[in-house]
Amino acid sequence: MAETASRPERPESRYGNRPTMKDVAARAGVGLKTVSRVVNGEPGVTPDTERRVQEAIDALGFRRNDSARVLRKGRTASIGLVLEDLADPFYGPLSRAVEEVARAHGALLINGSSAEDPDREQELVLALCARRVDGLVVIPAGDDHRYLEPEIAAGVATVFVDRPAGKIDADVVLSDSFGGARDGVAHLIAHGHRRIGFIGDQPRIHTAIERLRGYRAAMEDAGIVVEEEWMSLGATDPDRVEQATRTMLSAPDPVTAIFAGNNRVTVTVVRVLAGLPRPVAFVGFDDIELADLLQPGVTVVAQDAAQLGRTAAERLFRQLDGASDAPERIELPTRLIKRGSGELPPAG
Amino acid sequence: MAETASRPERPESRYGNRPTMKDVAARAGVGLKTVSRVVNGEPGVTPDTERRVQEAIDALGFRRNDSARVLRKGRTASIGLVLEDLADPFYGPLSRAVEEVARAHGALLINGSSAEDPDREQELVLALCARRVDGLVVIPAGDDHRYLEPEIAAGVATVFVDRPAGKIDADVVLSDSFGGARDGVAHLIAHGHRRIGFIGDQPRIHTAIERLRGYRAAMEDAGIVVEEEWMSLGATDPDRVEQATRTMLSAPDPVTAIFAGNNRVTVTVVRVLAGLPRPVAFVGFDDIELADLLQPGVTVVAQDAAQLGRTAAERLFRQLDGASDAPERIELPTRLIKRGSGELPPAG
DNA sequence: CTGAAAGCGCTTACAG
DNA sequence: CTGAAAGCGCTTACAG
Repeated sequence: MAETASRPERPESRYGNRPTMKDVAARAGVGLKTVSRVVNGEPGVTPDTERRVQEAIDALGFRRNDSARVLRKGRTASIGLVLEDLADPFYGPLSRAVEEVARAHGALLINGSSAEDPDREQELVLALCARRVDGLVVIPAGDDHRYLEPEIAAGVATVFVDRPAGKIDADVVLSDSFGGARDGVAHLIAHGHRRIGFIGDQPRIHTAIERLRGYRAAMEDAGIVVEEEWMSLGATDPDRVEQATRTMLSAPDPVTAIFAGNNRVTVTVVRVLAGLPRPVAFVGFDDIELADLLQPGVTVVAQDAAQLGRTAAERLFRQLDGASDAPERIELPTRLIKRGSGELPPAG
Repeated sequence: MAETASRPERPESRYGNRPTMKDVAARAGVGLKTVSRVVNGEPGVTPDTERRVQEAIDALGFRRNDSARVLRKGRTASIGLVLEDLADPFYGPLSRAVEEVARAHGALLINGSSAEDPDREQELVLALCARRVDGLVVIPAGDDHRYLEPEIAAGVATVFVDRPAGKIDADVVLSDSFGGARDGVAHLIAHGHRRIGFIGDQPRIHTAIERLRGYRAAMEDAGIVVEEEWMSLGATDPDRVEQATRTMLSAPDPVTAIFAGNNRVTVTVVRVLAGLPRPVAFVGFDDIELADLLQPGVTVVAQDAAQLGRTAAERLFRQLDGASDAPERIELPTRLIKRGSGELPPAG
């Protein structure tokens, strides 16, 4: 055409070249607001106008920029989920449950791992707040969440799951770690064991402490004095757990049963026990896949990870819907599943 | 004070009441741009000015609104990951690998499940595009991705994983499903089996077809004519898979070995076989936890889910860094892990 | 039924 | 070293 290069108002040449509502309006020969109406399905547009706008949208490949929309509207229709490790099977059903509730409320899920590092948890949580997520579901790694106070005050809905918040008052959804562990250990005692080992996660983790407390309670209820060598708390890497298991079993007066504090520990202990000549009774906290097919089947204290996630997410959206209940602590029951390993008698 | 209610300019009373840079600027008695400089750590601010601004930031609990920032900058520093099911253990390590690469590039991960529904995949992908994610890692549910063409043209980096894109040219990272299945089935043949069953996922899923093709190739290489009743493709729910397994094993001329097309199928078949009096040889595609502890150990064709995710994410960020390589198809090798079940001879 | 103006909270480009 | 103006792409509130 006769157009010269000095026409910067040509929208097609903008950098990034995504068409905007302005481009659509220009092409359809209507105002910006009319495009907005069509895009959002608002009433009050002539069928003929609507058709013209729709044609322009299709021709340009326009898609509304929700980033801009969000800036105006205030809410982002997204929530953040901070957990320990996306690859840990325990968090799979939990994540999915949170996602399903979010989806039902039209929200997207931004997901991240803290790797059990409090600094990384904080970094991630604050990055999510900067993105202005509407709410947060947090499996905390740290034990001090005062850094969240200004965010919560500003309206970010927050629910903690699996472990309580530290030094702030907030909703929290937990499994009954204490009761579950106590029941599991009592089960071993009922089958004749008195020297029972406990192998758990690092003592700065709330669930690890609670489960150890349950272990101690069951032992005390049975009048058994617990020896220091029967308890091992630390990282859940296979090397440390294997070492702990072997140490307990090779002591002069070895334990005859072991209680494992979580799914990671369970997998390693079961693996070590499978290599031993004599059977050692075992109960693990958290169910694991195929536990029923091992010889013997693995007796576990199961928690409902999906229910944990669902409960937390529903609570979150209730906050977002304006409910102003006081922060609550919800504790879900655990379930003892007998499969054989926990019903073994003490070795001769 | 003497102030009347008719003073709408009081920033403290704004709805939503999050402080903005404007509020910080007012409190610190500086210009907006100076606040921006301090917040972003840009040079050219007097230590004294910086201190005043910082005090205002702390006093107000200001946190930069990245939503607004993003609108101006063009990039959102976030990527989307669309997979089939957040709860499937196969996707755990894959998700984490993608997250780690994203994190290394300063990006957040928005995560969602398609539930193997093409419409839901599209809905989710387009929602992510509307949020203007910088890139997408997609495990496709559908087989027609032309809906993504305008987005890709507009600059959304895209990599498909585990299954190829449909009807568009795009980067894809796969495991060698064909070769892996062929090797696994050949392994069974090498141990004397001729009547071998194949139980796989729905035939509209690319990996299901490829693995079936591998099965057929191995059988053909051995000169075995495959019978229709030896093959079952469909949903991976336990009921269907159990039914298929029992049917194959109770035929007049039953199969003596079974090859399973993925991890979900494997878990169910292994469970059924464990309940049978006679041993049936078995090889599964995808490794599963505790496979080594079952009796017999479960022989599998393992793929490296983490490597799949890592490779895809790295490729994505290379696209975002401006590399303009032609779309590529990257195929990762699988690995046969012998644990016992695949080395069983045919039953008498 | 339709659209021009202002503004969401930042950054960019520029001027002092 | 510092800041006023314009603009990112939408929606809101309003006027015709």
